[in-house]
Amino acid sequence: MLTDGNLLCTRPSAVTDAPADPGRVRGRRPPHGDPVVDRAFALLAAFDAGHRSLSLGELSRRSGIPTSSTLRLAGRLIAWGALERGDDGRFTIGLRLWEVASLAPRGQGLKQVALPFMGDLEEVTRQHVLLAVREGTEALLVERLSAHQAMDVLYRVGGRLPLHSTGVGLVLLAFADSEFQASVLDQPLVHLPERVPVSPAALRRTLAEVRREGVATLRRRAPQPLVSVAAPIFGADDKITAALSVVVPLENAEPRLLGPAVRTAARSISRGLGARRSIGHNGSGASA
Amino acid sequence: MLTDGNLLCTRPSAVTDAPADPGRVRGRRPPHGDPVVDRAFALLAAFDAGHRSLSLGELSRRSGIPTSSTLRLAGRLIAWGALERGDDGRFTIGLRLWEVASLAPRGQGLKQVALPFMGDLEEVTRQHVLLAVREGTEALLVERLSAHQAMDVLYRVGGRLPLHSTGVGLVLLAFADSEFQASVLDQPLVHLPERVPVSPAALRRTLAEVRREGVATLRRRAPQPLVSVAAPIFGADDKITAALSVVVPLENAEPRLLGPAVRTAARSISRGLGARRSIGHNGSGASA
DNA sequence: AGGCTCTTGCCGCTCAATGGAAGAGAAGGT
DNA sequence: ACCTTCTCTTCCATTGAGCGGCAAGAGCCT
Repeated sequence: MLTDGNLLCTRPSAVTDAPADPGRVRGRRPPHGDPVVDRAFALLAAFDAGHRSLSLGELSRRSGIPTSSTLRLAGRLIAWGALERGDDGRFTIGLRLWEVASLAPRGQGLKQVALPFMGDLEEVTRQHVLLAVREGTEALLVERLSAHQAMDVLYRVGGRLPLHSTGVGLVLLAFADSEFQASVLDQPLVHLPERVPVSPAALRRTLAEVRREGVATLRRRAPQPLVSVAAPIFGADDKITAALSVVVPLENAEPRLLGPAVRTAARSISRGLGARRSIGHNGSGASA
Repeated sequence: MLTDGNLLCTRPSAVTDAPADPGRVRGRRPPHGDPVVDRAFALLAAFDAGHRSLSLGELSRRSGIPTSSTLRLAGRLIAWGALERGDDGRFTIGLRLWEVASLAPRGQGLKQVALPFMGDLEEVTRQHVLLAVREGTEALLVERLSAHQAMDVLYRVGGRLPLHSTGVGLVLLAFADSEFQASVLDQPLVHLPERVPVSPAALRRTLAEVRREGVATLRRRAPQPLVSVAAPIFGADDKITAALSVVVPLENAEPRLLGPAVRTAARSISRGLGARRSIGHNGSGASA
């Protein structure tokens, strides 16, 4: 995709039979890849956690859009406020975009309800408290509270986590509709730090247990030994909306005690979102 | 702007001399207001705090784009993830947009550095802690921590605050470059709840004091009696980047004690952002 | 059943968007 | 001082992507 443009573009040599062409080929509109709007958003998608500011060239290369078009589009985005440009000419994501994006019900809206209860959990556990939702086949970290004396930071707000090897991920997967579960289980999965393959049968058993207990407890040795205890949050439609989790170092962990705390907080948040049924153990959808 | 489209559009009667036109006028492309990209973002801008979910009709009306075009554009935004559509057909801001927007240096990036120090302030004061940046002629609330026992919530994360009648606003204004200050002071300003006009001279004196002390202390009686104590945060370029504030109820407030706490926290955040000079009293820019 | 609003698909007409070329500017090497 | 290389910006002839009125379908309240 990205290189198609170059391949299709007219090379200076031998495109037409005419050996010297005084009438320019300028203005020939090559078949472009995407409609305008998609291109505009391709510019936004060129940014990621490792590239929060990009020069024009970088932006053009990473989005696969010719420089001149990139400049023109970026100009529009800047005029609106979706992008900002520093004195050094580098582009960053604009605050205006952050402003409208903060209206996302599954982002800021969810966070607004959850934050006080997350604060409670943080005060009690003095470690990390995570709030994540499912986005595609991954979990997306919506908020993270971390006490000072907490262990090293693991994930970034706005970052993605695998579904099958994190506490929040397991919860989101366990209570998802069975159709989606099947599609995830069909694909080969590995635990990332060590690249250990995941047995679908074992994962299926784990998910059943998560549904039965209403909590997911996940232990990990690498990179740091830790325990994650996670519980589901249900929305007004009584379907799973998010997952709440506490992450503590393995040594001084008492998962038996953390479970009820996390489940209670998750229940309170569910109630705050308008959930009525299935706040207890029995997950909606996904039987057995 | 919004109605121009209608006015310019061909009315069924008497557009051409031909009295009855069997060949349809369909497909006539009227002169539209805005380029595609701007329209796409106009759709996003149609959402606000009071309208987090919109039907197609509402979206069309609020953005001033004809229904069919709205549907087509919204379809693209949904395909990318900038919008989401519920089972009821209503549109909301999409999580994918929230994800990229969380890369905004002045949003999530700033918050990431500030949050731990804000947590400290919250634990000490047990009230509201605000973090805001300047966006245009207003302040934008980037983060808010509120203890449980805190007074009623005032502002919404992602919401806007006036510069001249809030603690964070005064700080952002006081340390802004003098050119911008002048442009704000030139316009008539009022304190909003009571609509009391603001005297430019008094405001100028206040700003000078804020610069001298390195803190803004603002008392308000309505809607609730409260005190806001705010301090500036400087970035790597040693210019003002954000403002930090504690908001406490007026009765049990001790502003003299809060000042140093807020200033210390703000300084720590400045250092975390890479500021070297002007962490102390003397603001950059804006002399006298 | 009739009227109303909201949503969706259709389609021929244009003009907004296009990307290469060339100019401007900065940085670095010989 | 001169050339090379790189990035950024402006310009413009071409054309297909985007345009919106229309009408049919789907609910929903009289």
